[in-house]
Amino acid sequence: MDRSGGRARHSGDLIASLSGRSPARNLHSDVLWELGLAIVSGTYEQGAILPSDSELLERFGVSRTVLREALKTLAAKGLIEARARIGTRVLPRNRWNLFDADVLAWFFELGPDVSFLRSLAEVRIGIEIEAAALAAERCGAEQAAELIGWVDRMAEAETPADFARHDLEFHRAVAEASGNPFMASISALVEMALTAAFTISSPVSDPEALAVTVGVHRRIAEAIRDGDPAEARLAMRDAISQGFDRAAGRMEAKDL
Amino acid sequence: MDRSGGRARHSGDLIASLSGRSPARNLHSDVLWELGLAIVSGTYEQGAILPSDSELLERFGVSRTVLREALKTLAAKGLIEARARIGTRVLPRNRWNLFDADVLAWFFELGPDVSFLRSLAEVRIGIEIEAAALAAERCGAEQAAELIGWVDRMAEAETPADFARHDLEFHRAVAEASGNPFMASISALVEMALTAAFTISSPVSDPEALAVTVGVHRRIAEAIRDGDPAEARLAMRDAISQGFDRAAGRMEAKDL
DNA sequence: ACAGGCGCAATAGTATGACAATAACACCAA
DNA sequence: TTGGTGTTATTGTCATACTATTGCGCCTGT
Repeated sequence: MDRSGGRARHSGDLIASLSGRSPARNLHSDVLWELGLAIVSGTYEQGAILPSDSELLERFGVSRTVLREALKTLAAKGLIEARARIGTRVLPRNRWNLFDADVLAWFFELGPDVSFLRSLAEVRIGIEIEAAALAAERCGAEQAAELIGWVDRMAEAETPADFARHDLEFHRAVAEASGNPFMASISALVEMALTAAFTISSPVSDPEALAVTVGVHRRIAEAIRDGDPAEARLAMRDAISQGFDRAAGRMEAKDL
Repeated sequence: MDRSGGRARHSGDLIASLSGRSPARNLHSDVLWELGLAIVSGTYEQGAILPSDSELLERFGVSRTVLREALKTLAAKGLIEARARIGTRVLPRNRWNLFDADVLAWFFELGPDVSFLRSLAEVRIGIEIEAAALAAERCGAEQAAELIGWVDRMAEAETPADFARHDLEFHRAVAEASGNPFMASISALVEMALTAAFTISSPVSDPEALAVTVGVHRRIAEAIRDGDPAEARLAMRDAISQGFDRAAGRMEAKDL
């Protein structure tokens, strides 16, 4: 029961540090991440039965309390379902809550492939285009000014991390300006996508790419300020697909 | 400690029954729903500290295990965060996972107002429009045929519940045909919206409204079959906003 | 009077072992 | 074959004790 060793922080910390969130590091969270990763990675496939309580207890060397709380957390995210006499079953993927920050993080731990990033970009396009259009119709002058402010800070960012942070704040502000609480709820998703883009290739290092990225974001902010939903939609679509293209291009280049 | 009385099933069962899901009814789930509702309804507002473990224990008359598992579940959905010496704090709304089936259900328990339904319709438009467009570009003949099949079944539905069920299956099939796992993940959200629409006013009772609803769904299916993303987008937007308009109109009429 | 460290105490986290409820499966009887 | 019935493995619940964390106040030293 060596509990002192092997407590290395999981590599999702890069993501956590970007968002400023510091997830409490306790036993429960260790077990949660290990099981969550195992499920998402397919070690236990959909419909399969997890090892029973007693077996997992032995494997992790924790108390039943800790194990069960970890399992409850996984159940809350839609990954598993426990039934008496049957065991704990891994639910089909379409029941998983992919908009959950942890679940997304586990996907990223496996090394996000291009198709996953594409899916991410597609949902973002769907939601954020609509958010931008709504913001253009509804938001006030002060919110519009805030948007411009974040774009300015993006332009002046000196490190890739700063750039990503301001980029994220911009998208969060757009979601908030839309006045729709659901839009704000996907910030975890945006965060992942931006973290991936920032990890793979940040435009900060390339002045030309930086100008393009800042430019398209400025288009969004100005369209919203001017109350032009159609232009806001177009610009937002460009911003997201451009970011995806850069990351995807870089990934494929690396593979060859 | 009267645990035998008052175990009436929560009214979210209507929703559960539509989806065929039968949530395990246990103590943990009772506590979860009561606390979840209290938080969503604002009994405990954002940033507030929940009563301490011992106080809640007394209130619910359950064991610490049950209470803590319920709290862990709420934490997993982003509603609360526990910190030693501080207590358990209700997180700000933008940290809540609004795409979670339970959280949505709690919102509905409070009697969904028009603005909530509007927000729901807006996200649906964002995501499902994109899903329809992707389906038009990617899906095969057999999937297209399945879509048509669901439309046919909608047209022949005899009860409002059947109609809603087939409607839901149609939207699920579109999401699946998009090939994007995130699209399928919002079925809980679609389910809520359709349940609301079906509860408030089903087109089944009105032959003319039925024809319109079926017609617009057929437009979606055919556009996807014909590989026409632009038309699929338009039709999907019509379908969702039309459903919202009918429900909203009915609600306002009832209020007067 | 003020700054800084240091310990108290309140709260959540963890451990353990026992018992209750559930339900798939095998068995038995009609 | 069928239908009910008991067995048993698995999760669900309980009670209690102990540990770890950390905000807050005290207390000391300057």
